[in-house]
Amino acid sequence: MEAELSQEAEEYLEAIYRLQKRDGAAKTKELSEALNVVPGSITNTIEHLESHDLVIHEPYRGVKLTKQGERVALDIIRRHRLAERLLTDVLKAQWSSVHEDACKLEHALTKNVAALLEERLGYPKYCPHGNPIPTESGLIDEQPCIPLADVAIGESYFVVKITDEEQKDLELLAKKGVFPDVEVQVNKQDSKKVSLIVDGKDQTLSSEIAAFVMVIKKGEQKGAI
Amino acid sequence: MEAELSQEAEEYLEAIYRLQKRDGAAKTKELSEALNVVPGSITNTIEHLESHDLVIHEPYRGVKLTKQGERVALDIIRRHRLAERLLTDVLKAQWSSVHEDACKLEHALTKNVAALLEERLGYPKYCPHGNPIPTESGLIDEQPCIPLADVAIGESYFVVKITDEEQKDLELLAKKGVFPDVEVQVNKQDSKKVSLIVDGKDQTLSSEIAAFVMVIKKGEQKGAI
DNA sequence: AGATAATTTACGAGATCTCGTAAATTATGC
DNA sequence: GCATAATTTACGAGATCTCGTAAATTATCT
Repeated sequence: MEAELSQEAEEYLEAIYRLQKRDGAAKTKELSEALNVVPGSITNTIEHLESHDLVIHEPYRGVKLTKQGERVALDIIRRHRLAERLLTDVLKAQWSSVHEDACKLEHALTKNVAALLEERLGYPKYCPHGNPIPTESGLIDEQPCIPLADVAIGESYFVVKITDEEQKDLELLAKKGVFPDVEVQVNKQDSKKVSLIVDGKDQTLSSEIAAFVMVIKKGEQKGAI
Repeated sequence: MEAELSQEAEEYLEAIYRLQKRDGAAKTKELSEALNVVPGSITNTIEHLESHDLVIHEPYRGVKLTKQGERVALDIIRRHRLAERLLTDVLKAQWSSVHEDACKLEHALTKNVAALLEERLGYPKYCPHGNPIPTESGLIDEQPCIPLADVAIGESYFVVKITDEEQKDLELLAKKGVFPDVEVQVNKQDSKKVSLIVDGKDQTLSSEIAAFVMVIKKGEQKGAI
């Protein structure tokens, strides 16, 4: 029933989903940067996706997923995040290093295997980076959260998720103890860096990286993982 | 270092390995049947593999893997069989149904993930069908065994492996209790079928299927799984 | 040696994709 | 409006592969 998308096409849909959620629509330049492809090629491939009714392209305004495209994107994201949990929970890989391997695995998980995996993992709600895992029927439960850079000084927050995929960044965060469900407090911040307390220890993050750390105020979070 | 083989090419190498082990070399017609491709196309693709130094093709005599080709083939087989054990041991899938899914997964397992998987599975020696799992360095420990069709009447044997991949055949065998490490005794046989005792029950197998069931005489087997 | 089966050869084609370049067009901000 | 940035358009090309057909060749068996 599903039209056998190429891996590249799947990557496009994943990227579009992410950008659309952030900005309302995926712009050509952003996609170009996310996928490392020149803008002209993006437009070309977008056309191809459009011919399959996966996206709607409004020239100069960006790309949005169709209902069907969102369905496919969520399915890929689901497989990606389940693969990540397989890697961390079962294979005991570091959460900061699983993204790449999951990218390969996601294209090899059939619907059936994904379902078995989900069951075996105990129906996890989140990936190791804190992103929600869509259900088989395409539901996704996004947590409300704000970037660490926009936080009130002195208040306590819980880390919800890390919206970054660079392994070196994630390893840095892992080393400093910053990952989902950890409690943090920001002491002070300027345009360059953020000082915070994590697990009783003082830590510093660059503003760039702090922008990837999404948190929610203590007391407002939903049920844990 | 490895030259990024296509999935098709990997399937060819797998099939060649299997046939070469059975017959000393893989003939075009056998490959044609195993891969469901007309003989002319086989020869073409073989040429391609030969240009990559993965096989040596002696016209009219068959194809053999080069040292390098064998290395690659064993690596694919390793990933395939580890994937099968992931499916059965961790995801609790039926051993008779995992071949197809493993075919997809094998191409997505990086060396690193395969190693983690192997460790997590407890360094299994065999796949669920009883085939040995090559080590990371390319060693494989083939068990001596004979087809159930060639067995002495009345003697006790242990099933070593099932050299068939058709799900419907495997399901039949599973239903009759015939799988690796099971003890069997043949009552009588003719050119059409084999009568045997499995786990105290009388069973019958067609000669065709019995040819896929490899056994070893009781008392001669190596350590179990 | 002759018949049959297996194999190779040679050719083409279709499937796609995926990407880049460079020029033309449109949006945006001052 | 104008300058700049973003985007589209149009074209091509390269990467491969992978496969099938049909005729020619070779092996095999009696």
